[in-house]
Amino acid sequence: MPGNRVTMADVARRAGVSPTTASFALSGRTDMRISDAARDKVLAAAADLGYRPNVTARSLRTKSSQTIGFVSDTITTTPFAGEVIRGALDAAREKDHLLFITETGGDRAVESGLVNGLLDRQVDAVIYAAMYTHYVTPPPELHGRRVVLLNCLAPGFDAPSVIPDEIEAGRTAGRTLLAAGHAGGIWAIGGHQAIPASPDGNFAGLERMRGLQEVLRDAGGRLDGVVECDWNAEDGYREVSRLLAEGHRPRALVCSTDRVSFGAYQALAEAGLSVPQDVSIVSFDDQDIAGWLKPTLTTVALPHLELGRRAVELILGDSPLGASTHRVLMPLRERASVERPRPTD
Amino acid sequence: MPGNRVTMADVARRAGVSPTTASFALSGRTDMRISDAARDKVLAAAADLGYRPNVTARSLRTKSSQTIGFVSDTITTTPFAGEVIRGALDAAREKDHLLFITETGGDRAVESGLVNGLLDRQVDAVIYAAMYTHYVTPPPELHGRRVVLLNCLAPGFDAPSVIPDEIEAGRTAGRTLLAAGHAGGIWAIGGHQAIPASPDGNFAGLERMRGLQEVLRDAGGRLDGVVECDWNAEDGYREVSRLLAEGHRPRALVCSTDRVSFGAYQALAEAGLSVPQDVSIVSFDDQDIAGWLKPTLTTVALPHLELGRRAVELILGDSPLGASTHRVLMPLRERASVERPRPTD
DNA sequence: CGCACTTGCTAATCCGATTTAACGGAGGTC
DNA sequence: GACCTCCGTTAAATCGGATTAGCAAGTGCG
Repeated sequence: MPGNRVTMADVARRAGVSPTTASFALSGRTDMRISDAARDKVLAAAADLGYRPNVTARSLRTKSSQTIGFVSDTITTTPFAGEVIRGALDAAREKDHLLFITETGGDRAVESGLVNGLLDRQVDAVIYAAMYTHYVTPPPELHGRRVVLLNCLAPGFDAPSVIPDEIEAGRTAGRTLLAAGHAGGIWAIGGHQAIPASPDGNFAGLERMRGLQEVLRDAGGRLDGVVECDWNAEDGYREVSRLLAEGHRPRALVCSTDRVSFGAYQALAEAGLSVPQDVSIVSFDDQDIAGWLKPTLTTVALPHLELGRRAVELILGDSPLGASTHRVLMPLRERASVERPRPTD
Repeated sequence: MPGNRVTMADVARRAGVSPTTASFALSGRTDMRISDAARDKVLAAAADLGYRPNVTARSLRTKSSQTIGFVSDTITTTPFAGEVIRGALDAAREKDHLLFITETGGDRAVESGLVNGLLDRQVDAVIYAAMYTHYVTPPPELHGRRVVLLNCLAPGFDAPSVIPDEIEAGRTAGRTLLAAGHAGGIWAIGGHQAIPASPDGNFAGLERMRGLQEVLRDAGGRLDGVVECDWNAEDGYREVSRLLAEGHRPRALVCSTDRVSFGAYQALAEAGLSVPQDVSIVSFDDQDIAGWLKPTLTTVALPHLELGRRAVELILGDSPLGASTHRVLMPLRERASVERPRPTD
């Protein structure tokens, strides 16, 4: 039984002024002249009564709801999703905005329904997010609206994208191995593929490999091979096992995800090879397991919190949102899986 | 440049009727008499124009926004959070509701601010959720409102709770071992503690242990010991290593979480013991790693998706929400870590 | 002193729906 | 024919704010 909400009319009555004056005093607009005395009376009355403006009523008139829509494919399912959302939530809260979170499951009809639901509620802007970095085509309902693309790209769609800087991440992985003295015997596990794989390879995969090879080449090192496989533990295990069975003896592995690394650890352990003495491993993502593995895994972290935060900051900024790409740096988490290679036997 | 939205006035004009008639025709109310002809005209006009009602305007009048607030402590951080939210999202979508997701970080002031933000936007109801099952005191702003407690309990607060059925989960774990022929040499790793630990133990811990012991006792089996430790990989590894070092030779382990199991696997492998031939393991939670471990881990799953779904279904149901507790069953995921014990040497 | 201009405030509208009260015409009754 | 009752429909009020137009009192200036 929450007593009836205090309205602006109540505040005005108590302050002995008109609702108009109360409105101006409360919104603090300077273009309309309100005496200090009147303003103080209104503010005092509002404080006394514990007045809080009804955002719904305000939205109806101003068309702005202090609300952002977040539309994603299956992002809440991924292990990192929480971080993206948390970053977005934090940034939104700092500016008194709330987030509608929705998930389409990749279904266009559902997506359309949800976007309309958001629009029906007069959201000020929409963040269109994807689980893994790839190309998307946002629904027509979003054309001409204030939109930021999160972890995805849409050429021809006039909105900025916020994505992880995968090229630089690849460079970071390469530099990490170089700094430890690795120059050869390096294999990449996972390569360009991902789940779900796209015919022309995966954005993250392509860029990571590019950055990695660029850095190795420039330093006179080399990548002995790239093993293409899905980015999960099962494939990591299978492919590394096969690599060893075929007689290869890698000194360092660059695994596409921590899950692949997990599989690699299992395969190496089975073969009696130890990390990092026999084989160094550098990985990407920084999932929780990276810290649980023995030895702990050195990995280039996906900056999920920062991605979410940046998207919201961008969308709540004053500048108009044109097409542009914002790359967020992927920080290296140095742990225990990279070591100087033993002198070749 | 989204053209101006179609309003009900537009629809009425096109159908050649008054806005009132349009409203009644569209809302399909039977208590006000509208001729079939008029109704058809309105519906046709609405379809032609692609009319969608402005939920904000409607909310102002009806006080109902077809919107639910979701307030959690740090739920988006946990690995399962996504599932809870997804369950809630799905159930909400089925009834054309949208969810405001918020996270307080455990800060009362922030919590209060967010709840007020939700109330300012006229949410119809609020789901108050916790990362791990425990006792909470919802903020005063929520008193008297339509609230469902998710994964938490608040004695004295007049609202239903939806929590995992941890007692039954403990029984399930016990029965799984009994069914495989284990009757002794069973140790529980993790016990009653959790992160963050509360002085009187952890709800899930207490109930799981209770269910486990009840089932073992009734079957004439026994629990050789309960090792109390935090519910993470590090502690699991340390405590199982210690157990073995002290000369104990468990035949089965009941680990409080998959993370603890992960640590246990590491410790057992180090000691040259194999799962499940030497030691069977049954666990709780069903995180992703449960399927990546070798052998894959048999575990009693936290029903996160179902928890989220049930909370929303309850909140959108017609029945008044009194204090009550809804326990959601935790299903067993049978995998490869439980096996019949070898005959004692 | 009279006119223009500023200052400080308020009455009246508007936003886009829902909902209440009432109205005109058809049909029935006596 | 006067009076009533249904029916189908609509004008008008309402929700809680924001905004526009305008009004009265005070000030400046010639």
